[in-house]
Amino acid sequence: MNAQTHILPSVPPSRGPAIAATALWGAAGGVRMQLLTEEESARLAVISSIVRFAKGEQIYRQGDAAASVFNIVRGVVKSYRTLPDEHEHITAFLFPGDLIGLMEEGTYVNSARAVTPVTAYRIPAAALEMRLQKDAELEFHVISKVVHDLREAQRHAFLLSRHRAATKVALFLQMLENYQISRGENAEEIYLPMRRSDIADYVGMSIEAVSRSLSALESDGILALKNRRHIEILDRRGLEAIAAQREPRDMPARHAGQD
Amino acid sequence: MNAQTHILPSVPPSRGPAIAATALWGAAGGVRMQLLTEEESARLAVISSIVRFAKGEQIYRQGDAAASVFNIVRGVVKSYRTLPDEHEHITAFLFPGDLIGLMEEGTYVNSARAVTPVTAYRIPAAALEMRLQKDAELEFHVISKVVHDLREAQRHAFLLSRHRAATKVALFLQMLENYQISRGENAEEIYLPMRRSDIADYVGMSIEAVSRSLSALESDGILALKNRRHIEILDRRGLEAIAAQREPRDMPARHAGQD
DNA sequence: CGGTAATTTGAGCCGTATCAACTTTAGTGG
DNA sequence: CCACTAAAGTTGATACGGCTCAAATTACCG
Repeated sequence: MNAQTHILPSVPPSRGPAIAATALWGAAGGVRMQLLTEEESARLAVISSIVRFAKGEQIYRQGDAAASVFNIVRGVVKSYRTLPDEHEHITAFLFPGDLIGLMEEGTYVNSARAVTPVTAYRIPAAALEMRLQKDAELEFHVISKVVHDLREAQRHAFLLSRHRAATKVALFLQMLENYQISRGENAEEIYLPMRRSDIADYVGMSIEAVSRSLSALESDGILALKNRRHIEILDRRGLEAIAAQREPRDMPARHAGQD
Repeated sequence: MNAQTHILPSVPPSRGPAIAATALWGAAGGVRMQLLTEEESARLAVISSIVRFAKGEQIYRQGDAAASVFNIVRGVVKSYRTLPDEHEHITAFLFPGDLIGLMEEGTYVNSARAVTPVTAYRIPAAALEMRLQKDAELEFHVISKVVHDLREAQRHAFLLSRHRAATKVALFLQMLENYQISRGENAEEIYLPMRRSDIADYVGMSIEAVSRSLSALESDGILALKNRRHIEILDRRGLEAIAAQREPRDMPARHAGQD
């Protein structure tokens, strides 16, 4: 079924931008595929430039004139909105193969900041639009990517609609794990490139609640906090159960029933 | 018999599918523009068919083979996911000019159901893909629409990340009002085509909390519940203030006193 | 190897989910 | 047109989870 499970490196040997997403059609088991052909990548490379951002560096701000779209090559980016009371809501974490620079009426909708050191292609929006107008196939690949991001945003909303803290954290961990798997990386342990406060701003909880949830999951033997950035899942079944539960009262916990 | 015996309201004069979204470039003050040209609409009409759904009727289910995309002409649709414990999470409410039928690997990601009687174009996915491959401009319009939906999904997640019940309801009402305004409809009062339970499943609260929030907003003189489906905003400034507030404690306004 | 930020842990309070009773609306048939 | 019934919505009482404030602990950077 999935012939590409082995060998295929997470970063394709292309010379230019690379966009990854799950397909619209055809079952691929949820694997993120490389959407661009060598040729498309090369053509985009012509209008792109490589840019680097230090950890914590601002990439753009909400409301800025949206001059460029970025294609992440290496590192992790957070897309977020700042509220009047300076609180932060994180829209998404973005990884290699992702596009950032969502715009509306010529300005960026969100802000973006490097969570780790980041390498990316900067693609001028105007040049990209011109290319798209000429290349229906490339355009279709971009549609596939945006649709992919739409599904992700819906999953995020779904996560946020959950009420139990542990459930949200469990869903978040599963999300990160799926990222790693879909990119063919080691899935022995989950890597958390972001700070606890970033997790909190993504799952819509306080930092303390995130910390407590992780601690609780650890003392329940469901996962091991190897260090602040690395987590190992010990009881995947248990994690799934917590990710699936809806309300506090539902907690029967023991699915080893006999009737 | 058929309710369309009288004049059609805000439906554009086109003979085929119509897709509305805010633009990627150029400031239009947040107005949803008709994206398709007459010609594009006509070409899509060739591969489409009109379908109708009764109020409450299922349009498709998550996991079904995704054969078609739908373009709403009239009525309101809810897109939702059902959880194992049969609880419902609503992904989006969709209106005329919207597309539904989000798919991944050949199957629908969500379920869809008519909230009111619905008229829509059914566009076979395969035919649509073929058309897109041949028509870069049409494709660009579709990208614009999907990007629009992505922003909406992010706003939904933002709404869900809020903690105060009244804040979520206020944001929801603003969202509905913006829909009406962007579609050029009467904005004197907000029309709620959906049930309280649908609102609850969209904002991630209990039905009771939705009801209480609305009652509270009314007794604060911020809005008037004309009937179950129609709300008038009396104090827009006050509604904005509630939509913007973050945490319980931030709430001054409590006339100090005895009671 | 300090100094500081990040994270964890603790205590108390508040808001919302839950359970439950009640009121209103809509739908149906006489 | 009205009576009847079920569904939708509102209102009340209570419990508990997570937020806030506060302090202790750990990791990180120069």
